[in-house]
Formats: sequence, structure tokens, C-alpha cells
Amino acid sequence: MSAATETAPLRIGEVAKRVGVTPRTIRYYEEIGLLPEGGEREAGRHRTYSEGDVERLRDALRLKGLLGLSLDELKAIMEREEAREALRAEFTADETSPARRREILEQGLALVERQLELARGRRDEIAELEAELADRRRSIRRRLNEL
Amino acid sequence: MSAATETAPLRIGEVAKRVGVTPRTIRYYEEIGLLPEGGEREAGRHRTYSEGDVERLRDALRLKGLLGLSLDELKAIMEREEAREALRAEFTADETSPARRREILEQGLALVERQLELARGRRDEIAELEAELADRRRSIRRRLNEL
DNA sequence: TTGCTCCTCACGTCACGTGAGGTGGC
DNA sequence: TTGCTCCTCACGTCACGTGAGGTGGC
Repeated sequence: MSAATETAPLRIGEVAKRVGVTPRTIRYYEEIGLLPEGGEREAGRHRTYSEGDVERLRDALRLKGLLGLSLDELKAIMEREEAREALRAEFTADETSPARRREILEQGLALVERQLELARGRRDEIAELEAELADRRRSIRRRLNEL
Repeated sequence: MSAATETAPLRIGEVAKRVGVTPRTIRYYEEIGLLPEGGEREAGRHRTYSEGDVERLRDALRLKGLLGLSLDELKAIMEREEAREALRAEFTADETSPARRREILEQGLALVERQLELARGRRDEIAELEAELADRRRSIRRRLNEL
């Protein structure tokens, strides 16, 4: 991605291992447009990935797994993240006005807040499940003590 | 189930609506043995369910959704829950010895504790995700203030 | 009797898994 | 050159969705 963090390119198997899926999953995500095609790759040639790609994929898989998102929902979030990434370049450009900078930051803020809402909702549901399970446990323990 | 809580039997569409799935899902669960077949039903006849069935299904779907279980994993848990249900009958029988009662309760305790472990693990993961999102939010807010 | 819901196939879909047969790079 | 990983089809599977055509019960 950025020239400063340039590292050796990774192959699909290594990426898959690092994020905990199979190569097939990564190819499928590319197929449905969830992951970019990496641009210039002649037919039959190996796909290559950066460390940044690994991190983005890991984050995406975590959102999917923890929040129970479909690939379509995940795709929507990823697209907004990518748009935000593009805006970062504009943000750092010298000629960008403070008003525009504020706008960019506020869009990023809205994105993060939507994700936070989803995470909180999920955590609340799990906390409720946990409370009910804890109740069951207490009830069983009480009956054990009464024996 | 128990004669004391006997209520009007429900049809599959009503059950589906109450637990938030389609009738097809319920039929599929029956097909793969996740739900009991209800016993005596002549070919082409309507399936019927009790309020207890609804509650058990709702609990199962919640475990599946919140903990991210496959139907195979869910089936394993359901089977243990059913076994526990059977033991409840033995538990309340007068001739059951205290030692046996203790055994039954301890099995129930183990089951609940396994589920609690799963729930806690999930909640920890979500809490971590939330913390990272909160960090991102704080960073964006700081930059907004610096404008 | 009229609607509405139910029934059983059975094919479609989503998100991959799993080979089959072949090519690429340390 | 030898392995190992990669490639592209392409069919299989899991967990249902979605009709098609027909029967059941308030």
C-alpha cells in the first residue's frame, strides 16, 4: 500500500493461514467482489497480498463472525472502509480545506459509530444470555445445597 | 408437555413467527434430527407444537445465533438438554436416592457451565472489538478537536 | 363452500469444501 | 530437477429459500 510500509508480498496460502480461513475463502471473496482483484495479474499467475491486506481481511472476518453479518452486509461495510481509505489521501493533501477535513473525519466517525452500535447490541444480547445461564446455575447450586 | 401447562397446540407457521424463522427452517431441523418428529403424525397431516416446544426452539436459535454454532454443534447441545429433561423426571420420582439426585444435578451444572464458558468467551471477543472501535472513535474525535 | 395455512417434493442459493488436472516459483 | 504451493474449473455440501401442485381444518 504505502511505500513506507512496503514488505515482502505474501501468497494466498500464507494469508489464509494468518487469518484462519482456507485459500478458497479468499478466492471466493475476490470472486464476489468483497476483496479487490489486486489489479494486474495475468491468467494463471499467483495472487499476492500485503501485510495491510491481511489486517483488513482479519478485521472483516472478525466483524462477520462476531456480529453475524452476511457477506452482503460485510461488503457494504468494507466498501465504506475503502472509501474512507481513499479519503485519507485527500485528508493529508496540503490543499485540503479545514472544512473538508472536518467533513472527512465526521464521515469516519459515523462509520465507526455504526459499527460500535452493532457491537454493543450484540454484547447486550450475549450478556442477557449469560445472565440467564448464571440464573440456571444458581438454581442448580441451591438445590445441590438443599440435599 | 406436562399436563398442568397444557395449552392449545400451535401450528408450524405460528411457531415460526414466534421464534423469528420460516416454517421451512423448522421442517429442516426436524429433517436432520435437530427437532423431534413429534411422534404420531400420518402422512400429509399438520405438525403441532406446544408452548414448551417454542421456548426450547427459541433458546436453541439464540445459542446458535449468538455463539455462532453450526447445526451439528447445536444438535449436540440439544441432545444433552433433552437428556437432562429426561433426568428431571427421574429426579422428582420419590424413590430416587440423594446420591443419584446429586449426580443428576451435577450433570446439569456441568452442561450450564460449558454454555457459560462459550458465552463468556464470545462476550470477551466482542468487548475487545468494542474497545478497538472506541479507540478509533477517540482518535477521530481528537483530530476533529485539533482542527 | 371459501380462504388460509398446511403438506411434500424438488430445484435454487449462499458460502464455501474438495478434489482433478495442470502450471509457477524458491 | 524436485517439491511445494499455486492456478482454474467444477461438482459437493450446509442451511436453508422458493416455488409447484395438492390437501386439511377453522
